[in-house]
Amino acid sequence: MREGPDIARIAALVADPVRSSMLLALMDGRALTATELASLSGVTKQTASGHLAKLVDGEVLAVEAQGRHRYFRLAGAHVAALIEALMVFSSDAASPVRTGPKEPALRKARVCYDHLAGEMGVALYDRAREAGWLTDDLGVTEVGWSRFSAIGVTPDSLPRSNRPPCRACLDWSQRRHHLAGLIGKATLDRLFALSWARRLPASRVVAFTPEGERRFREWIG
Amino acid sequence: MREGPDIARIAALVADPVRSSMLLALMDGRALTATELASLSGVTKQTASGHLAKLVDGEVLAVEAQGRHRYFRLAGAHVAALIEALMVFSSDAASPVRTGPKEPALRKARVCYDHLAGEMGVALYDRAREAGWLTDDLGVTEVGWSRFSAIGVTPDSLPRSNRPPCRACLDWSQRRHHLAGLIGKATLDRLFALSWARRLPASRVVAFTPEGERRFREWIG
DNA sequence: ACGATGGTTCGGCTATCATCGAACCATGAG
DNA sequence: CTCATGGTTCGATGATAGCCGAACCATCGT
Repeated sequence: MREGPDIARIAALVADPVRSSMLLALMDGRALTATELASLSGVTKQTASGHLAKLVDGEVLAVEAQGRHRYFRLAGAHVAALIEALMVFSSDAASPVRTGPKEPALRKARVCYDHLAGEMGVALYDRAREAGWLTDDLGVTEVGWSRFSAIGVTPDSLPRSNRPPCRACLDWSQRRHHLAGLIGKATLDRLFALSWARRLPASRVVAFTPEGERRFREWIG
Repeated sequence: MREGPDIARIAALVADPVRSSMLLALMDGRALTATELASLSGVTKQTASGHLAKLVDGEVLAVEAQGRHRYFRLAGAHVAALIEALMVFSSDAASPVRTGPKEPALRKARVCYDHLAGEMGVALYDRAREAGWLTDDLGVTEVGWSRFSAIGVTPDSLPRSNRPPCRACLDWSQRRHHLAGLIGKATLDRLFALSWARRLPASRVVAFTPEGERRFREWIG
């Protein structure tokens, strides 16, 4: 009869036990893959795929493709707020989810295509965002160029390409963004050139030297 | 698989279009009857009854019986918070609902069993709560007794009875509580005795005299 | 006591939707 | 190129739940 905001539509998306368990698993802001969410919720991947499609369609989840993986995360803080409002009704708290790769070395630093990933990569990206090296739409600021120049990454040194100079890439182990794009590649190249780190053979592990790690952390501040 | 808080259960209660429309109608804190909610949501009373039972069972709504009526209201502020969190997803705002009796005189003041209802009754109750005449569990404070004594309602004047001295009664037109119980009755009796108001014949209307209304408002502060 | 009204219960119909098997598409590794 | 893996689409099945007609119970007013 009366028409108000269509709160039933969103509520219905949360009302399914499988979907709600997915949302709870994503409450810490990480991004998980479809199969992870499937096994986590105890359904087959087809079923999970259907649920995830609904959630993305309803703009409750955001999705980011990464090679043959698709990482799903909450669409925003308002989604988390909604889940919290629902959790008020049941007093017991949620239990966290274990995740991530096994090898600590991979967790710490590795190559993602051609740029730095893992804890170190995420630290770089976080720092760059928070210290104003980058704008919200991932442009490089004055401050940013001066910082990147400090390790030899200058505008002139970047190859001419239609590839975006700076891109955020979703991190596999940290489930957060790290720095990708031309600058991401150039930065990783410089880490090798400066001998702050080297790539272990037959592996994606990026091994920092003690001195290299100290310098790196010093550089990002 | 994993067990967290059962947010799906509450979400499912909101997920139905009929139930969500009921909840939206109750967002202003008023209490509505089952039939009102039924016609408001465009379903028959049987259907509405089923929905309301579910909502009450899930502790999303609270119900208060009043003769042959049952007044439903949100179970608490946390329910309103939940609805708000859901409304964030759709930008357009809710539209209010019209309600209430037709006769303005009845709206203003009338007898509810043996005590005062309507705008004047609600005003008394609100004022008594906010000025500390009553405790949270509806006991009468020192201040309260001194105020009630001012119009001749004293502890000694109340009849010995197992009926609670002070009770909150849900108001029909205002959809808020007014003052009931022994004190409610005694107060109304004094209004008539003091000639601040009189009861219209063959009606529930309580007609205040201009002087009486002035004195009444002065009394409650 | 009786009718009118508010509200609930019951039973059957129907529609929606979650689920999974199977087949299919896309990407990455060797 | 070929295989393995992540993910989606399709179709059939089964369960859930909303809906209303009809009957029933309770309360109010006269």
